[in-house]
Amino acid sequence: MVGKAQNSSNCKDCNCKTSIFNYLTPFELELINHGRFQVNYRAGEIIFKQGTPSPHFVCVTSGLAKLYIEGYGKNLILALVKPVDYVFGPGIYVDNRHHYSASAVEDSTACLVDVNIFKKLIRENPDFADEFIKRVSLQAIFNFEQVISLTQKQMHGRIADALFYLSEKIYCANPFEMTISRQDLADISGMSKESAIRILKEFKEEGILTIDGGSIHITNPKQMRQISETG
Amino acid sequence: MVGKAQNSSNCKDCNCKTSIFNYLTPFELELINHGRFQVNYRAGEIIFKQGTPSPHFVCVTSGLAKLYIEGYGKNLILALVKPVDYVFGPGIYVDNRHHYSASAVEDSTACLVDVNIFKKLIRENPDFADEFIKRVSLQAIFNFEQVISLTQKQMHGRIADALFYLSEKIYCANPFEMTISRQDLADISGMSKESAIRILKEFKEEGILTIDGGSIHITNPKQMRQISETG
DNA sequence: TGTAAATATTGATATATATCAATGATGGAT
DNA sequence: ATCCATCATTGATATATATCAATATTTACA
Repeated sequence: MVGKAQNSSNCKDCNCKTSIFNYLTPFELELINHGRFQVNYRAGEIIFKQGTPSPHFVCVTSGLAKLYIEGYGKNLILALVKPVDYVFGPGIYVDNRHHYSASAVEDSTACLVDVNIFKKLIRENPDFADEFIKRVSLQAIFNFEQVISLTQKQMHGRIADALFYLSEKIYCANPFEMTISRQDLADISGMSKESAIRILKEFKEEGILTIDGGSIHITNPKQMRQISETG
Repeated sequence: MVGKAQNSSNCKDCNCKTSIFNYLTPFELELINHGRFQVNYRAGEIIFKQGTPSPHFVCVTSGLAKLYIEGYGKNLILALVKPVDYVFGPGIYVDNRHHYSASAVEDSTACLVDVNIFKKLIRENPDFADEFIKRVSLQAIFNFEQVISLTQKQMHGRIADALFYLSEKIYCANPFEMTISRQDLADISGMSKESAIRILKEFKEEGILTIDGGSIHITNPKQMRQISETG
């Protein structure tokens, strides 16, 4: 499902553009606009795969995507990416390969931008470079928290962290419609699907949350925070 | 233990300088040289602590340091840093705070460079900036591998990974003198000290390695690789 | 609307790993 | 040399978590 950009004539007017683009001049935005692609993905489709070349910078403009490492028999979801956020793998400055895979969780659209244009702008526009490094740094900090959660907390704490992540960072709502699967929740939390389900059930029984179809409501965020912190 | 730089009169002639400094002009190196500090640390001393301000870029010029996150009751060692490598926490572009702690494992010396000078050079010298981003990217890739090892491998695989890391990346020798403690080994591998010791013992009994005092010899690297890969 | 496929749920069981507790070794300071 | 403190080792036990297997539920699609 590939086609020329449709939902806006160019990057300058695109209200989907990620905020680091605010540091670009109109001329620089035009550079990015030139030759970019907009692509549509159905839920489940792979956007790019770990190990393949990464000639593009990917900006998710609608839907929801997941970034995941394909490990030993199971996946670890590093992050969910919603509009308007972008995916900039570390391979671009190293070996031009993707070091994790990305796929659409919901039907999604993304803009693909030639990575060389991006790198050129990094070199030419220090404000843009600073902002980019800041983004990469924020990602690293987030990863640190994630590693600690995964390696030092027990399952309850990890599920609590994942639910906060979904509620606060991804869906930005408290009763939220969970569009990811239980397997995805498990892959975020580094545990088996069955364990994730069981803990969800316990939280429900303890009155910490309610589940209504695909909708999850954290009714006792304070206690859930407690669970997150005590591991 | 703080004193003005001693082991070289300035950064330009310092044969300890980390390779990204190769992208700097003599004038720029002089900028770094001006006002930098060299500090000596005894084994065990803290170089900087998680949560504190990070006004400096730290370059380890002798000895061995560890970077670790202080988590819930235990530490996770992110990396060991040997000469000549540098420590550049992600907080510098975000909140000017350290997001992990660093301490000297062996008696060590380090050069501290004002972070603002560093950031200024990033803005002014695109080659330097590119190289810096590359380093940050390499670090991110390494972290991904680490997370997968920690979350998806069993203890045997994790200890194997840690031993390869020590042998190949840190001590760069096969019978190597292990200057880190068993607790450190456990903190690298995300397990209890007792478990780390037990696995070391098993490896010894299976003839995969020999331990002679503080020296460890991986006598069957092939089998150890196997263990690393089968988790 | 009905049917197959995918996903979710639950229970029973096996096992990897941590914890606790005790003992042994090692290295520095006096 | 001796003592104390730290570190390493070992064993016994508890427990968190995965795995396996069966069933229920939802979703997609003809």
